[in-house]
Amino acid sequence: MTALTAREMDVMSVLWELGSATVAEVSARLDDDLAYTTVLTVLRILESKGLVGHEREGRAHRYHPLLARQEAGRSVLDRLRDKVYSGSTELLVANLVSDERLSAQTIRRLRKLLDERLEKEEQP
Amino acid sequence: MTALTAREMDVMSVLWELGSATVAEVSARLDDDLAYTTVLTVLRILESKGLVGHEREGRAHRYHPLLARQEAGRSVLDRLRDKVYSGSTELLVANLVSDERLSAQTIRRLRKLLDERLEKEEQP
DNA sequence: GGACACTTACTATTGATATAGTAGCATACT
DNA sequence: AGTATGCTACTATATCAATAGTAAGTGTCC
Repeated sequence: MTALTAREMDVMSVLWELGSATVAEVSARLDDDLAYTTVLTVLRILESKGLVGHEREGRAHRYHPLLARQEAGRSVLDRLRDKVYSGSTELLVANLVSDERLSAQTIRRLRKLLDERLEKEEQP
Repeated sequence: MTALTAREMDVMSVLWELGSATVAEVSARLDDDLAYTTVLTVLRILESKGLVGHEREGRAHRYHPLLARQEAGRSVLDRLRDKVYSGSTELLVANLVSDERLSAQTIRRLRKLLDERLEKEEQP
């Protein structure tokens, strides 16, 4: 089970974005202005959970994600589908694309995504 | 901001499913076997957050959701898109439909959903 | 109408989350 | 080589989440 807390997700987000980062780099990218040591603490907690690793770099540590975006995302999506949308992927997607701000172009790209997925289904 | 904790989401899930429910009814539907008073406590917390309401029914209280599934879902989806998928709805959906268990039929229904959304876009 | 069972109200506890300070060490620069 | 600065290690604390017990109230049924 890969339940990230809100703050842990913020930090993982930076690591996914940058590939890897030091405490200072994560700190700089976060929306909120947290104390240096606070960010360090979060990274250590993530490490204790096995979700990030680190290696030495000069006098600092460079952290990198061990949990992939896909895994983290899927666990949230699965739970969301089951608890909020009664297990229905359709309800979930319907809600997702009801967003006014989605452009026609984006919708078309999403449709293409589904078409590709269908092809894969038909020719295994 | 509508951040539900894991347990709160379990409880809301039951209320969305049933429309409204007493403590006993929620309790019976939950996967985990929680103490009656524990469920009551969660409902009270949800009420203090303004996410559920209640009215008297006999000697019990009947709780009903004030927060819609859609709102709850959207806040999670928005955050997920931004933090996990770099703001990309496409990445999110790609991950969603990479699920092997999705049937071709479901995919087709999803595509239809997008088509309908496109039509709405073109004829406002 | 009285007993019973179910319900609420209030309180408590444990553990996790979020945040950060201080001390001390190590590296890079002069 | 000395020193300043940035980094880690350890510790601390307040708040919230999750769970549940006890006591007291109130319908309901016989």
